[in-house]
Amino acid sequence: MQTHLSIGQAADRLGVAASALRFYEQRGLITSRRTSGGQRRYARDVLRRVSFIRAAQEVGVSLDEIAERLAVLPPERAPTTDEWERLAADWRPRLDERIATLEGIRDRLASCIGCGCQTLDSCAVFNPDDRAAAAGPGARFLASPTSTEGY
Amino acid sequence: MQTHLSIGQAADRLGVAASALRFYEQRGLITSRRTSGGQRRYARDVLRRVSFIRAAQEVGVSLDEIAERLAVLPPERAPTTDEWERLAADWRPRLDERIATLEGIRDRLASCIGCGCQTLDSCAVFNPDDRAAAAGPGARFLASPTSTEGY
DNA sequence: ATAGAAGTTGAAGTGAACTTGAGGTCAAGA
DNA sequence: TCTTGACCTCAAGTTCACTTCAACTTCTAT
Repeated sequence: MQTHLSIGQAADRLGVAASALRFYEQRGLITSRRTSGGQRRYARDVLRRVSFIRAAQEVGVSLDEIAERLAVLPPERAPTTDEWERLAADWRPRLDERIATLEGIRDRLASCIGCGCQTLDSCAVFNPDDRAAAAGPGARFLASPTSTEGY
Repeated sequence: MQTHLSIGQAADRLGVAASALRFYEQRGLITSRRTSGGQRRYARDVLRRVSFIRAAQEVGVSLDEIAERLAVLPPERAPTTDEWERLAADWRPRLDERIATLEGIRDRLASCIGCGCQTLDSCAVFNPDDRAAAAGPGARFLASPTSTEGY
């Protein structure tokens, strides 16, 4: 059984394009050895790294940030479980936050549909917490005390 | 109290840039009336539309798709609650799916940290369902039966 | 009446994450 | 050995969602 993977093999296994792997390498997210002829050969380690990268991306972490964190991993030795754990833990709050935001939208959506929302100005669906909070002191969208039936 | 909002007022309330509102209008996501001098004046309706747009974006819907769905709303009359509900319902599955994906990542992360993951090739954290499923018949990443301690 | 803040347009620029293309090289099986 | 599919590099192109710019014009408060 082979210890190393060609770019095509790695791409197939990971379900990503070979060009993406080259791009990740260029960005310093992954590394490879080369054959005498110059072709890339990946240690199996790369499968984990790329999977980790994609998971982090799902959570909303940018490649720059991922690269920054992955940089703390030992360059030559394959990372230990501990090291992976630490990395994963780093984005846990982000992940939780993201889930909370989406659940917020879902819940508000449900409650809105349930309640009929005669006065949608006060409907939370249309006033996501984050945006209202970021907008400064006082809720922006909710600020209007006017009746808005029909809107 | 004013019935219409200038672009700056709308932008302030929504917490988005005025340029974004112009962009949305150009893309057909929102509409405006004009003053005799050519300045935009928004019906309060726009607040709801933009909030809806941002919520949909959070769920991962592209502006093109949002525009497509918003196009079913009556052009001149402000949408009814029913109409908003239908729109919201459309993306409910997407929202649920997105939440499920992130919860999957979170759970697998937790279980991985808990279990120690000696053989990370079989660790679900690094084998998100969607990707493995999309990759064709049989799990890709999990396919390897080899021992990979240290990776 | 006037100053200055806010608004207008169309075109070009930005950044993120890749993909595509051209022109050429490598590697593995028959 | 030969063929052919996989791989190489580097630069340029793509999509998405906006933002920025320049050169005005309009609105509003005093």
